[in-house]
Amino acid sequence: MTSELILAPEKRRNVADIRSAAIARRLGSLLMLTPGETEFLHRVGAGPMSLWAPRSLIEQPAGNHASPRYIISGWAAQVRELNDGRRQLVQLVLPGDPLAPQLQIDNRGRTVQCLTMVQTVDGAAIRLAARDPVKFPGIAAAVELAAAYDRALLQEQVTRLGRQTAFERMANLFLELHHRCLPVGLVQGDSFSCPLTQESLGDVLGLSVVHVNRTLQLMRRQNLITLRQGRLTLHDMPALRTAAEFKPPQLERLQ
Amino acid sequence: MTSELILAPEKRRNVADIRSAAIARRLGSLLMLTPGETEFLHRVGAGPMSLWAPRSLIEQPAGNHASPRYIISGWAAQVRELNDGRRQLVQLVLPGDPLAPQLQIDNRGRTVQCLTMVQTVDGAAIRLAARDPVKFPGIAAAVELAAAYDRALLQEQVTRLGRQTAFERMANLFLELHHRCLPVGLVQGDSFSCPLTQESLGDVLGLSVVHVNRTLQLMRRQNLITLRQGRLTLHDMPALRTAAEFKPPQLERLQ
DNA sequence: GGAGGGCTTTAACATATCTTACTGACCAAA
DNA sequence: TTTGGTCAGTAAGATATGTTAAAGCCCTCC
Repeated sequence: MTSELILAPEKRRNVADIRSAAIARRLGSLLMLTPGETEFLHRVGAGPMSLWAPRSLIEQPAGNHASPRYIISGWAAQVRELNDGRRQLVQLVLPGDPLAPQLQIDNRGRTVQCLTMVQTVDGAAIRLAARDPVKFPGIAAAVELAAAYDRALLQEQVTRLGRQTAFERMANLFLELHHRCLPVGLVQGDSFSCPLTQESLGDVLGLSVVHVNRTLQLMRRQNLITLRQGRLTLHDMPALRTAAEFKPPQLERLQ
Repeated sequence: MTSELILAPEKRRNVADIRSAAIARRLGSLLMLTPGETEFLHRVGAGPMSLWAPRSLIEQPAGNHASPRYIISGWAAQVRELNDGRRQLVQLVLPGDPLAPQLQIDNRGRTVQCLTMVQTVDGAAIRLAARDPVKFPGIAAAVELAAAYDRALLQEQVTRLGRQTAFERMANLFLELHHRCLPVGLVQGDSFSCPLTQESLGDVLGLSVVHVNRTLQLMRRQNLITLRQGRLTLHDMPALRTAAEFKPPQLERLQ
């Protein structure tokens, strides 16, 4: 993560572009937005941002009328902890995603934790724009679609944990991550930055660290993936897809 | 289920009341509704209904502007099937719940299946009412709250499957079901109708039938529950709570 | 009143995954 | 250079849960 801070100037420019564009790209991938809307979301993404250290907990504004923060760089996760220390990363939050969609629910015991350094911007402007159908005809629908999409991913997570083997779970997750990073512009070729430690991978997949490691080795031996220094490369997507039965949620043809 | 059809007349009347009230009670438990709103929801619940046989798949109207059906009696489940026949009941749908909250997503491979005989009513009127803040100030917020609540339950399901043992999962699920049946008026004392076969229980909890049976026997031997003829009684909620770490999602204090 | 079909129960055995423990690589701070 | 921390890798033994198979129960249907 910090390595990004010491990139050459022209590269740094690109990175900054990707960041401020994250929200626009994410929402724009769900629904055709007007140029004005895209421009607006770019400005939101380039607005004042908060910086969060790795492992820090992100506090959420709560209540009915609060607006969510959006991640524009870094990875975070919704975490649920059990009394004896068992941890479940309920879902991963990636650039372009709102941090916690359901602010109306009291999230005691369900925190959002940064997995890397994280930059967020405030989503109040988006919330307002969603209420102005004249100037922004697509924003409200896009935000709603994003929530529905997210919920579908959560349902995939349930199936993974309930009925798939370690190998299948992992393949499935990797495909989901690829699928989610793609529209936000975070994928280069067949590889993308995946800053999960084996321990957090285990906490996502409901597995022990040891078994995560075993399963990774297995995937490596079959030349399916490379995972090194926080970078994940998928060498054989067809094989992964066969193993994982990953079906990305599809948007309904809208009338 | 069919036994309800042969109740004495005065009983039948009560059952019908509970049914038509399901939506009103569910939404009213989340937010104080005006008498007019409650009355309106009662009428929706007493409107023309569809009847679905046990095991049948409920087709969903799809697309952006479709409105969801609401269950007013019986249990159903969102089902995800894997190619080799493994099944996961992603979440249970109970009276008062909309059948599938995210209609914008193409649900191929994610069907809604009836676990019992099911009665549904069309939710179009509710959708319309949510757009009329003058006449129905609370409906929109209540529907939104219900969706957020539902999502929180889905997150609980993830934790269950990812990090809890069979015993804990089952205890947790039973408490959730109790908690959900309560506001809809389906709980009598500490018992309620729970028409899950051991096989569907397994499909909810990510366990094999055999292990479901083992775990049930264990709970029975510890005098925690009775489950007979589709009726579940929780004899020792404190013990169950300790085992399960069930934390019902709490609504934020609203401003 | 027997036959068949769903559901529950139990037993015996198989195995995926967990636990504990140790080693080594890498990196930042002292 | 040492120290300490985090993370990846590996081994050995333990166990929760899955699989297969069979039997019994309770309905409903004929």
